[in-house]
Amino acid sequence: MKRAGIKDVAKEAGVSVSTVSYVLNRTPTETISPETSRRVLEAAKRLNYVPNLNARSLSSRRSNLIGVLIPQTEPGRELVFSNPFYGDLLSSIEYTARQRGYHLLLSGTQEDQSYLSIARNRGVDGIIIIGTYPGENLNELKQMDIPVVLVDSYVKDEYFHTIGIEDKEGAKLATRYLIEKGHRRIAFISGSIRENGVNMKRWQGYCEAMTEAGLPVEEDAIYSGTVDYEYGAIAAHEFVERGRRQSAAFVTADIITMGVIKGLMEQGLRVPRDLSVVSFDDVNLSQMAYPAFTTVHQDIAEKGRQAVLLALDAASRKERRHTECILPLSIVERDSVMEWRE
Amino acid sequence: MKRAGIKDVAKEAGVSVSTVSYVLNRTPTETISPETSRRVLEAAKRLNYVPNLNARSLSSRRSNLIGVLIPQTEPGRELVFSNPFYGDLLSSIEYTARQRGYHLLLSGTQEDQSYLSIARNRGVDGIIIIGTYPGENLNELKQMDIPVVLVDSYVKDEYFHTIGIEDKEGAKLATRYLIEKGHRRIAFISGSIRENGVNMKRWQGYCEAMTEAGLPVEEDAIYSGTVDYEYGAIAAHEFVERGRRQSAAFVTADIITMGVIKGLMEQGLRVPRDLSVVSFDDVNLSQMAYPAFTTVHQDIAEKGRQAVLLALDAASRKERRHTECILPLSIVERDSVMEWRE
DNA sequence: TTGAAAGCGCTAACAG
DNA sequence: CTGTTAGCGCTTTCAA
Repeated sequence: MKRAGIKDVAKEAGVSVSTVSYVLNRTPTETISPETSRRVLEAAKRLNYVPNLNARSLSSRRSNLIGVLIPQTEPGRELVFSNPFYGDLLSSIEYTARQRGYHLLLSGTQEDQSYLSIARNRGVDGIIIIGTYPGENLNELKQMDIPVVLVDSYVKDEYFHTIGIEDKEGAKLATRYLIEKGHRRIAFISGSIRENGVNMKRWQGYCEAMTEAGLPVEEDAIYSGTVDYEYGAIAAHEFVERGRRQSAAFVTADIITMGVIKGLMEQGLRVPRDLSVVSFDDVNLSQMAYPAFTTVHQDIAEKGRQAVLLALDAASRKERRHTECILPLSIVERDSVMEWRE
Repeated sequence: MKRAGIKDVAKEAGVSVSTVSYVLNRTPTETISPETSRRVLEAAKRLNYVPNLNARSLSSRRSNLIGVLIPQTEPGRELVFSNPFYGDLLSSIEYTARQRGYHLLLSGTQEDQSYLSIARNRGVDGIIIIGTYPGENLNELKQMDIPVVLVDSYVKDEYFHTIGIEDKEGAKLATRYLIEKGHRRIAFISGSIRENGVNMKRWQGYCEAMTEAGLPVEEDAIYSGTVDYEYGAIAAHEFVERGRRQSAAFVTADIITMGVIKGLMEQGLRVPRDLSVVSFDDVNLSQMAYPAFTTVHQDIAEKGRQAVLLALDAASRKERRHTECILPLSIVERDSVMEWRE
């Protein structure tokens, strides 16, 4: 059965295509007589009409599509959403977009891939990019005239809207918390520390908190690998090999913490008995784990929600203007930290 | 800067638009002279040309888009991807699609929502639907002529392609495993048991395994709620209230198991000491948890991969034909089960 | 080997 | 209040 188009509806209702288009789109200047409107609606229903959004966006330049790009910052890892942080975030983005009548165009991207094509290609109304670094790919995007929201990115550019958290402050919060609990030797475990990256900020926060407290930042207390479970386990083993010189650790991502705890257990060690840890993110998972993480809480759902709202808002506004949104952070105390006394 | 279109390229290269289209699409009947071809390519690059995929699909009827629908079977839960199973699955779908040059159009759907519109709307080349039940929504899809792949669904209809697992067998595997370990009273903990649903099959498998072993299926050993962490914890509390009459449990989803373990702990009980549990799915998480789950392993990544391949394969084939793909299951032994002796 | 031209299904001036 | 019509950017016959 050939699907009905707008002109079939027009014929069926005995009106012109534009009339159909008008009633279907509830054009602001609602100048259609109720009677006609009713006839059109009925005809549409009778023919089981569903508009072709491709055609619509071709002529109207609006697609009701939001592109979501998730760069694979960890090379070789194809399973991006297995990181629960992305899952939580995506859930929220999807939900918010859907409530607003938008669909999501989802794509992972290799780091060297052009963001431009995917975006321009599909005529998305806005783009949300998660955790990217400065670079050529981003600059390409400026050629276009669609809003780009950077989530968790330290790209400084008026062109992009950003939404993020105070990573450095969060790290200080975490580190100070440990210090207050009496810990003096505190490990720092994170993914790769890259210029202008989130981990770099957290690293700085850690350093500052240590320094403020008059504590040394020691080379052998630093563990830097990839943001995944596997690395956490590796770090835990390394921790033992290095002689267990710290009583606590600030781990910069919950998913890594999962691995750390596991790696420790494999060696008969326990959190927090043998190592206190404060984590970061507060993904849903971190309350489910055992022990439940004491972690720096960020409102991931809100982050996703704001990202969508920012994009849509910018899309509907004519003048472009830079918006920056920083979400609050707090420590949530659970079971992965013990007081320390020499 | 106005983005270059195909006709800009044509002008720049001094050829016609159709010629440009030919060389850009490497039309099978490659009848373009190398010289012309080169000129076009150069012009395209010079103008930084990126094709408008919307326009392309409007005229060619191919969008290189795959729709992924994830029904919210648990009412009220908006955060679908927070269930790590979906995260793992989606990762694999996204990766496979991307390798093949496809993008994903992602949408959760309320159960009462029409699948039809989203699909038809966007002109997707194929649709993957996760875990749906029979119903009107699905039947609507038949009006279209695009391939639909049902993942983990017991909808029996030649029209749809399906990919799934032997849920009943998996449940038997799990239950028998527990029986072999000496358990006689085995709880069954799952999401809602609906007609033709996955949980129904697992329930049947559980019953059969019990019966085969001459064990009674007892009313008070059954826990049925929702597929989420929270329910797991609830079930654990209920388990205690009911008097801890079982020594083991077959839990039908890893995410629920997370909750069960937690709920038990809250009451000072431990897995497997106080309750052995065999879980189901083997999401990435289940090895990370403590204790690591003994669980029925399914190859989630492969499931996602096959779903995409099935869809693409069907899309490229002219005659429609039904394909059904069942992935193998196995038990992976980890730390959540103890032998039981009276 | 290439070009002209007719759409794909819809929107949005502009007329009437 | 409603209809005509010119595209949106691209593919694809059909001719040349």
